[in-house]
Amino acid sequence: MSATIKDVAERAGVSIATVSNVVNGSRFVSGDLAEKVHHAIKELGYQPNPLGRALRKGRSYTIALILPDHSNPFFVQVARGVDEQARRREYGLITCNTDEDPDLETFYVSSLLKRKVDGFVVAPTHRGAETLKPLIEHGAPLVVVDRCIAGMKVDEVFSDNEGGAYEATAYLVGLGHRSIGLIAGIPGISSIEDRVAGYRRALIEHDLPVDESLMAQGCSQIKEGASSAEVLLGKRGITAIFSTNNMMTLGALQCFKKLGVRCPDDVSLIGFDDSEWASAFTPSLTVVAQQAYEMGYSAGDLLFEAIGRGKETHSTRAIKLQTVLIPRESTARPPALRGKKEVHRATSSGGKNKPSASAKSGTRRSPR
Amino acid sequence: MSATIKDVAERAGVSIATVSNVVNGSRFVSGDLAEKVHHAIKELGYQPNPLGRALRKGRSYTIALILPDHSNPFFVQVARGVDEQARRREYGLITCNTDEDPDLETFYVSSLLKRKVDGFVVAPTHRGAETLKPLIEHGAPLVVVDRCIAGMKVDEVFSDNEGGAYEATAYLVGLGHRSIGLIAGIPGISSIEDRVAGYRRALIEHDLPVDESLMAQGCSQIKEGASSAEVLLGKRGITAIFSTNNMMTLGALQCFKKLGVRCPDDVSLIGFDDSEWASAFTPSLTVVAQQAYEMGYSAGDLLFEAIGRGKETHSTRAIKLQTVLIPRESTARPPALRGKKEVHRATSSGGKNKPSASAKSGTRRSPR
DNA sequence: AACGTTTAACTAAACGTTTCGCTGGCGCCG
DNA sequence: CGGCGCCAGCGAAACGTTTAGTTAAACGTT
Repeated sequence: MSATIKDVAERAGVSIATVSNVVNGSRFVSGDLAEKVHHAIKELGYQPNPLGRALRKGRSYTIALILPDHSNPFFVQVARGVDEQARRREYGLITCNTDEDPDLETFYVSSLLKRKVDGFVVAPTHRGAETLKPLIEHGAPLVVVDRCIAGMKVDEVFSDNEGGAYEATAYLVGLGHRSIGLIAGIPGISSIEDRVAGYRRALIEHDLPVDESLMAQGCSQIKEGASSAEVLLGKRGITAIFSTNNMMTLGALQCFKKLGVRCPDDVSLIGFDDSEWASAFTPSLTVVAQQAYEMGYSAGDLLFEAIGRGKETHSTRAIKLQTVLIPRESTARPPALRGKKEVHRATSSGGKNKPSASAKSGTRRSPR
Repeated sequence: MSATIKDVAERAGVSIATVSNVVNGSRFVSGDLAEKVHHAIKELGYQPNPLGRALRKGRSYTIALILPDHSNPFFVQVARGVDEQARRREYGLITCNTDEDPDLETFYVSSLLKRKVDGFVVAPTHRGAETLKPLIEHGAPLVVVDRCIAGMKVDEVFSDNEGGAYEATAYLVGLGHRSIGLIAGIPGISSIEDRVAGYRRALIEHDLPVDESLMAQGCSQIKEGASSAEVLLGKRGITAIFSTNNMMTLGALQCFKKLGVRCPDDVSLIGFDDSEWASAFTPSLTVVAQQAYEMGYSAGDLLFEAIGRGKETHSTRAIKLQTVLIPRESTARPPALRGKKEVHRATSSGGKNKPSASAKSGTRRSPR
């Protein structure tokens, strides 16, 4: 098969140890011998066998990425960010899709732990705190993305969900909407809950009633989005819907279509997460965009930092990324006010963001 | 850290070899000792270290999946199929995204080869034949999906692209369209070229002229789809467009939107590949659906079969999957014929499919 | 009773690295 | 000139497995 370090050593007339030292620069080797070794390496096309190295060093030079939904373009972008980081460092990346199933998450965690993966980036399911416990106990480097888990000290990267949701809701209010429905994703996930909180705060700060019956909840999938939308459209007076999740927004659209509801003529719709298709829809979608690629990229940064640090404990870090509202066609003034002048231009810039303990805003951009 | 086979051996009062034999069932061990060993394993929570095993056995129990575009829902489904197969067999899966970049493909191939991955499933870029050569020379198990590479004997799984495209085109003809534009993806990729061929054959068999100027080509991305569509809409008389790729269909829609072209009122649009959002669009999209999940699943079957077979050479196999036309709202009779009776109901079932050397049709279904 | 055969377990050599500790040669200083 | 320290390079022991080869006991056959 392919050449081993032993072959190189023989060819160059030196010991195995010397070859290793040349390859890794772990000890000084005289220019003379180093030259010979390099030559032999080139001649034989030697590539160090990562398996041997892994066994000896006790690390696999592989990291794992566990995401809840590969169909969601948001997570695809996150994955790209992590991927870039892994590739830069010549690390392997194992990407897993839990489909929001905590049991599958548990399975992956244990399976990857067995494989001696060097670190984890995870967007946990709603039982994240339980499923990730083995990881934390084992002391494996871990960065949580998109969703924070309660009561656990780990590195995390997430969006300013509360602020983004506030901005979205305030925007609708500014257009003149007074009865705004909410489609919420899986309960028990911090990102969703923060978005609901932002929605609430916006209503309250604009002196609008918070009507629980206007808040529909379901798991973050297309079907559930559709049924949630259907429920909301049953409420009379409703003129706008804020959907807290990519997939559910899609479901809402399907529902609109089925029921013959025109958007934005009858009802305005605003979504969370941008994606390439959001602008191709008719109407094109107004959304709160997250910095998805950046989220993965930052998570990679944090993870490799932790890996480099080894076993030493350290203070955990949290990175909060700003969201940005992208107005498109799916939002308009409510039917009753159509044609009249706008009441007031609200939405300065997402309202007062809640201060966060250890927040650092990311600034890097997606490369494309 | 975690317990090793040695610890288990000591605990059970047997030799290392015996433990190994119990774990792998490689040799007979008396019920007495086997019992003790199992007990010790449970007590210590022993998990065989895959690194050690990999080194010794010369395999990593990991396979690689190289795809050209993670943003494309089609490939996401393919990935799910492969993933399922890997998980069933407790294999690790490394998924790579080349973004249609042959250089990146080359990088991944060499990097994964170094890592001693046990097998590859690849949807090659347009230079696939070159980029995959190292793989083939190395004798690594390989299954090509979606796109066949010329002049190389490898296992492959692909759709009946020619037949599907024929069916799509014939469907448009049946609606009364006489001037049908084509948006083709990257040249040099078999799936795209077969689709173009199917389009051509449909025109010819229906006695319509094949007008090269109605065929726009670009790489399979949203932007290129938009510009291709723009070019085609410039041709006069055009009443329908057949887009050979998921992403480009999206681009065409964006273009329609920009130019104020109504679909299907002004122009009908039919796409290749179905996806969850295709039915949420306004208008919902008529498409030729592929069995994407099945494609990945079958590829996994073939791959593991090859891995199990080891080094022995074998005759290669090709699996061809049927496509299915899903009529939705984006296709209608051309403006001139609107309201009149339909000419004739075409599209029996995709026309005469070209016979393929060693074809076997897949029948398994996606589990969801 | 001696011999061959089967059986069940063990010993030890790999697999390809990294790395600790050692050697032998050299120059420096006293 | 002898002792010391430094340096470049080497030998060998890990890392955790699998597995071929070996041993020793038990059994059946003449």
